[in-house]
Amino acid sequence: MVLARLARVAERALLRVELTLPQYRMLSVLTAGNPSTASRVAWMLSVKPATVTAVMDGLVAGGYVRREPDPTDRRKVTHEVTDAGRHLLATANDAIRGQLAGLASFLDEEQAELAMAALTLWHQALVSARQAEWAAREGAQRGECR
Amino acid sequence: MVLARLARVAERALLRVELTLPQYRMLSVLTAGNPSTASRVAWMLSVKPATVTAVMDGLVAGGYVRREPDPTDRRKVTHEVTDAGRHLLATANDAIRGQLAGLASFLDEEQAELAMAALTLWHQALVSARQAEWAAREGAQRGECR
DNA sequence: TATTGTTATACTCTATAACTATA
DNA sequence: TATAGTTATAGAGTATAACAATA
Repeated sequence: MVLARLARVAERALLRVELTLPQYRMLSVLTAGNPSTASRVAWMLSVKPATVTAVMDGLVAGGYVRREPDPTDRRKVTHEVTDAGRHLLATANDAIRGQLAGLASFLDEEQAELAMAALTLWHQALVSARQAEWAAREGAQRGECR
Repeated sequence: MVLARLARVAERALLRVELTLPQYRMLSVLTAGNPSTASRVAWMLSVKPATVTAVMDGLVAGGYVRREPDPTDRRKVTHEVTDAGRHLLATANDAIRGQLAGLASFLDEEQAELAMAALTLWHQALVSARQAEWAAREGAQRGECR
């Protein structure tokens, strides 16, 4: 499984910026759709709401995310990335790109570029699709993971 | 992080065959280099020997891997995939491929093929490189992860 | 009643450190 | 002494179930 292998490489790169891979993913999702409820984050990551609480605790403690009650619906909680969080994410992205580029050197140059481009495209397609689904099901039942 | 996203999709596909992602990876590494010592598995997966013991316990208990002392050096333990293990791995591979193909449908057909091909190539390049390194350092110090 | 999110609990993966057995 | 592997322990992510607060 290349995917797991490469994800593990990314995870190791993140160690240097004191972020776990799940924390990084949560920060990314938040940054791409700021602010977010816990439900949206859970849906975007295919994770249960309880997991969001657990992982987000670390980001909040580190000062990377601000957690505040939603004034319009007081059951909800909005999560917002702080400046420190945005800065950390940028650093993390650089670290990951660097490591991945190093591994891509096992391919010839043309193949490496194709692979990186394909992954980027795929990423964008998946995120858009997931966001569209979320938007389409406003008010759907909670915690559903597909 | 597309990689983590796709790896998670694979993980969910594996649930149906009662395998965790780390177990699946271990089974793959074993099948590709059968039999293996614990050290080799640890090296191939960038994981510590203690982790190999822990994860392998499950595979042995399930009857997917046979664990036997090495007669030539009784400190070593050889791990060998059983027929059941090989069969399970084949099923798991099918499940993963199916899920991934479903996700690739968010790309246009040409892009999807490029992406899958790029991943396959990358996989082969990484595995070969890793195996070559392992062969090159017979007798190197244990548990080293790079 | 239904939904949002948290807390409590348990399981897996992972690392580190200490240990046993073998070389 | 050094190496192979296990056991013990701890920390993080994850899910399920039970719960509180709000709608």
